[in-house]
Amino acid sequence: MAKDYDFKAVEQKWQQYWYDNKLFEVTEDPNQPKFYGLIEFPYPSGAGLHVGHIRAFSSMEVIARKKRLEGYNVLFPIGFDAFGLPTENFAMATKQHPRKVTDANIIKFIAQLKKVGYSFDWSRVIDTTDPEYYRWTQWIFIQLFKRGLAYKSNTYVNFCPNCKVVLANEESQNGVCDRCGTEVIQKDKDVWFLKIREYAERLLQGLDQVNFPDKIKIEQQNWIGKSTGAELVFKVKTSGEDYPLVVYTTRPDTIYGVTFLVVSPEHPLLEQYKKDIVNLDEIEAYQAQAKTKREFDRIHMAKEKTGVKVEGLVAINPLTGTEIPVFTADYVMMDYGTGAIMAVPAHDQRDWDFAKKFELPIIEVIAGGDVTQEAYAAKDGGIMVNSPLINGLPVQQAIPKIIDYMDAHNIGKPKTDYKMKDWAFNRQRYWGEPIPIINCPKCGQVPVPDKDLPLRLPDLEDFNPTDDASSPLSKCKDWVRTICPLCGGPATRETDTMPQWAGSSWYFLRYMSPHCDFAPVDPEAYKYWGQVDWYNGGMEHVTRHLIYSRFWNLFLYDIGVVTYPEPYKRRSAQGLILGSDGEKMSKSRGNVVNPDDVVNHYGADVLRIFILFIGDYEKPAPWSPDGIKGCARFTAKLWNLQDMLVKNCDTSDLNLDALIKKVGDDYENTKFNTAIAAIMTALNTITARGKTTLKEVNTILLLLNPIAPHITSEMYETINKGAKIDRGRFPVYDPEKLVSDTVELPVQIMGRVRGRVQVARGATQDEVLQAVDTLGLLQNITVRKVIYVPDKIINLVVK
RNA sequence: GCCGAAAUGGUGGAAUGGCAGACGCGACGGACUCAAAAUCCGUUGAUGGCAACAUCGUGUGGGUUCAAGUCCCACUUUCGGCACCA
Repeated sequence: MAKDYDFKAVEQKWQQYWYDNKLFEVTEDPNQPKFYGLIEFPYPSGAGLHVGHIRAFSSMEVIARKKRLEGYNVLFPIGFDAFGLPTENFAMATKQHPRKVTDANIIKFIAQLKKVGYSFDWSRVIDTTDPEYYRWTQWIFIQLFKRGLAYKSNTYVNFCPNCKVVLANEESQNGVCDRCGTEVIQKDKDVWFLKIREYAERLLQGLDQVNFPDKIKIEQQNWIGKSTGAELVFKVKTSGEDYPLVVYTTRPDTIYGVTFLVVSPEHPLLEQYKKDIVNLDEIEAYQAQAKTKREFDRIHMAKEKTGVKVEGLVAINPLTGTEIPVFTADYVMMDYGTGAIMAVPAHDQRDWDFAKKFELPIIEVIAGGDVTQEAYAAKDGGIMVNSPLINGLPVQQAIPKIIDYMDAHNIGKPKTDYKMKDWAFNRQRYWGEPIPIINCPKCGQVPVPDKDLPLRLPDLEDFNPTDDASSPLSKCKDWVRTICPLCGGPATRETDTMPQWAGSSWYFLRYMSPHCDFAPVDPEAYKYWGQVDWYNGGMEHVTRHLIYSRFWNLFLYDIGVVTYPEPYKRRSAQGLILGSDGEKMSKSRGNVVNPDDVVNHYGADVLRIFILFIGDYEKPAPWSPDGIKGCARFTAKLWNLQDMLVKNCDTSDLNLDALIKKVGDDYENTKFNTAIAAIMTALNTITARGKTTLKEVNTILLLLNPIAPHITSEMYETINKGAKIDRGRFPVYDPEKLVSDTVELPVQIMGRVRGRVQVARGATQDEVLQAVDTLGLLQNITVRKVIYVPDKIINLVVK
């Protein structure tokens, strides 16, 4: 009898063996096929590892171990995305330096990860806050700057009055700060932007080249938000020359239905022709009101339209020559399209609402709706009316025809637009990469020369944010004062830092050569590792990190640093792990499960098995304290196989080849739950039989090894006289043996199962019918029709 | 409002259009035990029946099909994402 399974001793033994012998450390080897598996590197918060991390990392862990057993040279790295607000806030609260906090947290994370037995290459750990790392983050920024893709501009930004920091749109969704939940206000500020819009089309097209789930592609497509339409020019009559007011529309076919124009309150027309505006006081009051209105309100007060007629300015419909009034209203946004629209109340609900409120005419130009009741969009199937050039045409034909006409007559041209905005790329915080730009009164913005990189964060005593929304770095006068690298004159440093998304936008490249000191990535290493073969992470990063990093990679492709335009070949996403109450895990709900407790109580293998067994990997799943017991029983049962070994026994009740195929395929398709279930079933079969062979046990150990490496390594060593599992091979199945010679065929009568027959695989219909006859089901019944699906089912349709 | 995902026993969840409920948990019964825990064996969708078996059953209502959890149409609810995007 084998001793009871002592998971503590066994897990410690194997972790020591793996890590001391550096078994997961890899180097480029052209003679071996490579596999690069990537997980989203964690933010090393003070709370430590979360069971959500375990679920997120376990898929690639299984794949990485499986690929090694299949003979691949596997790069499976880990690192830390360590810049950011939580650390800085924690550091301020506890009066420590963020550097100290970060280092302590990273040490804690590494210890926790090792206790779970992850097969990371520990020689490649990266930390985005390490100057040797952010040196290259800064270098990439400078390359963007040199090519005009980083620019400073004065705009309204989302500002969190609590965190005292400018937020990206992505960080202030629903008008509240992502971090602290405080309502965001609009603030006028100079900010750095990256021109991600210039890459919008290529980021969209690139999705065709990659293996991402449709759900992710659709989210990215929606985020990029491509729309096609036209820009049309309406002449606005002024005291001087006519002002060409450009509007953007996706529905140029409705041009005959335009009854007014609306410009955004920030539109330059209002500033430029102040003197022509009769009701300037009213307009300026409205502008002031719109400015203070938070974006949140503009969205949620959507129902009630507000606006002011611009008295003194009149526009001309370029097609009909009709004079139409101009309004300003905050339902038109300055940062989408041209900040001006042609309003077609009959066929756009927002314009309809506005027209009703201001008693403006509504002209129907597409038949089919009742435009006195509501707007009728009629994208498909509507027929144009009241539109001389396109009357009688369906909308889909009217659009190209009218664009052609307008193009030919110089009043409009086709235009594509994107919802995605440029990426606001700075924060007024201490714990981030300093933006490596020097402001020189003579030379303007000058990048820090390469030889001076990294531009280190100065060691500040007081890194609290300032109340006026400028960076804490501005308080460090000695650091700010510098000389211009171009003219040698006095100059000042940029004091803002980069957003947290910066470091994570290229880390997958750094892993390939983490210590390279002459480039972000060593071309030789890149040549071998190339694209990430498989990247797993959370759905919450699909529209931010995943787009940003695709953008940076594409840029690096353009400047010749990398050779693949798309960084990730395949992407998968784990579902959220919920508390046992079915709610999102959070401290305030008190439903957080600490993986350390599970490891201490049940062992790492049980934790790893359970987190993957819990349900469909891609869907959210609640943690179950009871469910984990079943996985502990499973490992105990597995351990007992050692006592059932015999030289020879009848194993015909278990098709090992089918099991190998099932488990292997399931791993590749992230169906870990059904893979484990299949192994459990096999184990139940063997346990019921009471005897097993070395071949069976070895197969099961190798199949399960990627999920539960400790217990399987130990058993494998014991039963194979000291042989190590890591030099084994993932089992291969014989396709010939996947199916048995006979099948049990359900016999249906009128779609209901009434019996079953044993027949040879591939039996003919007549053979099956003969077998069915012996069941005696067909007395007093006339068979009208037979549906026979070989090896599946036979269904008899009777009178 | 728009886009996406989902709804299956007491419960977490399985099912290329072909035997619904694999696997796990829980519950019930039994074995072992002085007893309990642990472990092992058995039962476990509902209803009727001593039983073989029958009928019903995958959110709701229709439909396609020899056959529907799966496909189509119309809804309901839940969860994600986007949102005055012209």
